[in-house]
Amino acid sequence: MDTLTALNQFREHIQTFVPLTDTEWQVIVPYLEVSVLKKKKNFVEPGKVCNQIGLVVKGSVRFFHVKDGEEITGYFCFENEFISSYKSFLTRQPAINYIQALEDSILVTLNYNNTQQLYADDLVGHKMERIYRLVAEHYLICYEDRVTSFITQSPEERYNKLLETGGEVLQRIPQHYVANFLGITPVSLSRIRRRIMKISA
Amino acid sequence: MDTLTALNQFREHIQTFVPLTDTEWQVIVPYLEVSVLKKKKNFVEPGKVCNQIGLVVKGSVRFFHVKDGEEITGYFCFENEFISSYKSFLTRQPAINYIQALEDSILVTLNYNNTQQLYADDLVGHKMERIYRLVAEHYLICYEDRVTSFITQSPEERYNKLLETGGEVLQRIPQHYVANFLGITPVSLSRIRRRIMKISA
DNA sequence: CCAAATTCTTATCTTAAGTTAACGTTTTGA
DNA sequence: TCAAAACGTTAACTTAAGATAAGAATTTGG
Repeated sequence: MDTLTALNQFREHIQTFVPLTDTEWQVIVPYLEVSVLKKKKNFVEPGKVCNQIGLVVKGSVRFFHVKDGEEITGYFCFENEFISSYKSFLTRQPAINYIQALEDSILVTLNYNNTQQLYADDLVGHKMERIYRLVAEHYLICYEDRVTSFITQSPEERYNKLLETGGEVLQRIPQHYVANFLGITPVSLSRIRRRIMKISA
Repeated sequence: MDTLTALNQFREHIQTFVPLTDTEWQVIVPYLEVSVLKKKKNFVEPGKVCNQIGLVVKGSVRFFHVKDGEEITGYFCFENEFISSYKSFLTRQPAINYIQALEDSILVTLNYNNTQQLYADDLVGHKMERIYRLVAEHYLICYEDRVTSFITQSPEERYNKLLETGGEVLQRIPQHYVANFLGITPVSLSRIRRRIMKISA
């Protein structure tokens, strides 16, 4: 995928929720960067400030923590999803997590300074605020659902829900990542899967 | 507390993260409403679309779900915090939760239509987008932390962290609400408390 | 002011998840 | 291509949490 295709895909994605004129797009483009993130390479690392918000235009990434030497997966992102260690990006504090490519991936990124400049721009500032308001609101809803599932559902219920709705995650992601995404161990997920198989068999 | 005091407190709070000129404030004020929410009264109910974002200027509220006849508490909000069932507010779908006053409370609210009108206003639209972008980002960070705690910490670790940082919640809130905020049962929290007492004794 | 409801703790029992380890299979990369 | 690493399942054991119930202390509302 070339740079132009990546940028166009970024524009297309933005336009699914905020229309952009060609004039506005021409203002925004110079602030964007296209970058390749090879499998296993980090977009964010603990101890470093996350300086970008990226849109995955190709590939997939995994967000995870390391605790007691163990990797604990928070979530995954696929094509047309924004990634960032938001807390770090927004507060300018060092991140406490990794964001790492699961496959060779292509990202369109906007760094912190450029973001602030675009917010301050007379022509596109209002629209950029809107875009990133909507992005934040979108992920706010995702997290709201996630927290709800943790307090109202058992691990088995969470897995069943994922079976219904999260097809992509389950097909593209190793099971032990899915397990700690669900808040459980791989062993435990394996047991849940067996239980479900027996019921449906 | 009278209406004027409530509105001024709203303005003061907004100005902690976005400055407002008097002119801008005069544009915004007519869209705001001040409302009293008596203890145990609902700000949001399942099945109804949440039509407001509110700022708690006095009192406190509790966000909870009802599952199998049981109330499961998601979180609490105190003075100078925004409340809404964001998913419902943003998507215009019926809410699936309650938001209920824990004490007699006063809220400054902005309803959905007024929010959209303010976003579209030439004078304050840009700033309103910014304000609600920052609000969404703030709560996004809160939820990010919350999810992180669920996947990386045990209930006991979560409670210890709450002891360190969440003084207000622990002083003003019945323990069984805190328990399901932590994702555990009241009985389980009681056991954790005993364990901690023994260690520190 | 007092009865009813709520809250918290404790105990018992049950159930589910964590831990560790072993084993076969698949994937990876040198 | 082939050895090493990663992955998923299973088993045995340990640990912690859920469910239920009872009882004491506190709070609430009429």
